[in-house]
Amino acid sequence: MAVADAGRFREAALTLEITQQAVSKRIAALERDLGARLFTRTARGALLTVDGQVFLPHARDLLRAEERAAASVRPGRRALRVDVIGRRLAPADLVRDFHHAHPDTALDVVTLFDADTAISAVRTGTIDASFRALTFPAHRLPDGIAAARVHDEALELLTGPGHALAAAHAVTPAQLAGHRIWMPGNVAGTEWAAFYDDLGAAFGFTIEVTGPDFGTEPLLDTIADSPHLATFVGVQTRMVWPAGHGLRRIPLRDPTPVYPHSLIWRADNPHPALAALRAHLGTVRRSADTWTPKWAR
Amino acid sequence: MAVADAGRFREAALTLEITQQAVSKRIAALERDLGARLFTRTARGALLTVDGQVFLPHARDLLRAEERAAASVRPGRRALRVDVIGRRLAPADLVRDFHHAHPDTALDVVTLFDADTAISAVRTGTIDASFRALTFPAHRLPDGIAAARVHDEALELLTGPGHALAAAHAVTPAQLAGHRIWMPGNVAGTEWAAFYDDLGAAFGFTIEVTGPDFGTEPLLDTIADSPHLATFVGVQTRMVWPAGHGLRRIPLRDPTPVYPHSLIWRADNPHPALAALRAHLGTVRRSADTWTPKWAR
DNA sequence: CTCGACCACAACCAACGGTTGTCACAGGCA
DNA sequence: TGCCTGTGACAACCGTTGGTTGTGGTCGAG
Repeated sequence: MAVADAGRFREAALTLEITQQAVSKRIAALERDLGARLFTRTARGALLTVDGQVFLPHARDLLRAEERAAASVRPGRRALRVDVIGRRLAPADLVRDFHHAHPDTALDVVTLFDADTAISAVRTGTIDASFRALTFPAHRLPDGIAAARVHDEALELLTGPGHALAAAHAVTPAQLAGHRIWMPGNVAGTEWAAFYDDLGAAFGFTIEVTGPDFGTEPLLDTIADSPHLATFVGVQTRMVWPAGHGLRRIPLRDPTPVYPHSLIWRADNPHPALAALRAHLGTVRRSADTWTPKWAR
Repeated sequence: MAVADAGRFREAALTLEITQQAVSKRIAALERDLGARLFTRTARGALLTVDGQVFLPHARDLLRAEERAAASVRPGRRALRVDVIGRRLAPADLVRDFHHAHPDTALDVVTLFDADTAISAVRTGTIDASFRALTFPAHRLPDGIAAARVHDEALELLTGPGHALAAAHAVTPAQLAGHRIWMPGNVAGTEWAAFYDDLGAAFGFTIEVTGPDFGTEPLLDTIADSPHLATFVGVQTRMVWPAGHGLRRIPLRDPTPVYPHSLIWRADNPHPALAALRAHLGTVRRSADTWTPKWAR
């Protein structure tokens, strides 16, 4: 880049604060690695070849990417850090929507272990905001931490083609009494576990959260083959389910269980993108005929 | 990336085919350079910290950018290489439009010296297509080279506020007789020079192409201050002119001089993006009351 | 033809990034 | 409790890399 901008090896060496010979060696090594000549050397400087002209913008991209990467962990950074629970749940879509609406706003997305670590990360400023379900009233949040209910995610039943309820157009939670619902993954001790405990207790079915999370594919395989097991998924427009499993998505009604997502942030965080995110999300409009855990009412 | 994927330094070392100690040193050096801890080391592996989670996608971006950069000059590449004459002329906009319509099609844009080198570059396969004005009939192109007239770029007069024609709403080329038109830049010997030679000769004004090109800013400064000099610019919707110069853009009428841009490509080039580009461009519909050089009629 | 500015080549050397060998520490298990 | 295993870190070592200085070849202008 320096040689292309300066037009001369020697002048580039000045700006890089190394010797002309070192520049020569760098360019030679780069050309050797790429297998392409980047400059035509003349007695009055260096001119980009066609390959050089093609390569130059990519080289600039590379340095820009490096700069962004370093800035992402530098204190005093500007990108908004958001904690999103689960990549296949509604908050991931909310963040994508926000990114689509504000493409110039830099976002860094992370996923923390549970709500407690998320809240303390917000408190210390490690992250700027967190999508979580609050399992206690908002006034019991630490001082200076604010929260707003931003999305109620309706749940659907996901079954295999041989499941007893596979043919149903809709199912009520009461109909699930006695059924086995399988939620794999390490949710023990998190707010998800609290949600499922309440849900199962309210309607008399058992939710099994045992077993490690081997990823989404084995889960789907197991569900597809089993006449007894089913699982819950969020009503998502974006998620593309792998075809070929014969899976059924069955709406839940009377009432529809919804998972209450809140956004949590530090009240004194001045980040402009945080204000934009809150404005973009608004607050949830609660719909009738839904069920939420008692701690969310 | 290897450590994050594997979850263990030792396993990452295997995939990288170096020793665990070398991985340790690399991560330590990276953390030192960034000034941030990326992993929390436990007795059963390494877990990403929040900073690590934030940094990881940027690291992946970086390696992707490197891959793209290297691929851009590798023979057997897939990106379409297009030669565009001048970044402030219509072909640049045509390419931008195409990129907007086909955002997934990788494009590399270069600017060659003149039409002859562009044609020979197309012939040898160094580039895939070139936007140029043909100063000779298309049937005199080398064998296997095809061309299509894709855009006629109407010219406007650009003057300073003190210029004799600054107040005019429109100007005919004949009215420019005796005026001085300044086109800086190294256009001597190129198809632009041929165009301007014909244009000046047809209507009796002189076009000065002397002087090196110091960039667009000094050009605009000079034009803005001079009551005698003017220049031509293409009718561009995209170009944002720096404010504060008081510059006037005056349409040319009766007839409007237009610069005839052609796309030149190798007939046997199978690149799918080339077909898409040709389909996107279509062919020019010539409008009445325009002037083109005699070699373009 | 000569001169000056350009870049390349050679020799040298510090420092970087790998290696081997070893250690401290944590968790599982008898 | 104590051993064993697997984790990452540290130390010593060393070849390669990437810089330096010194010099040479080439091209275009005067």
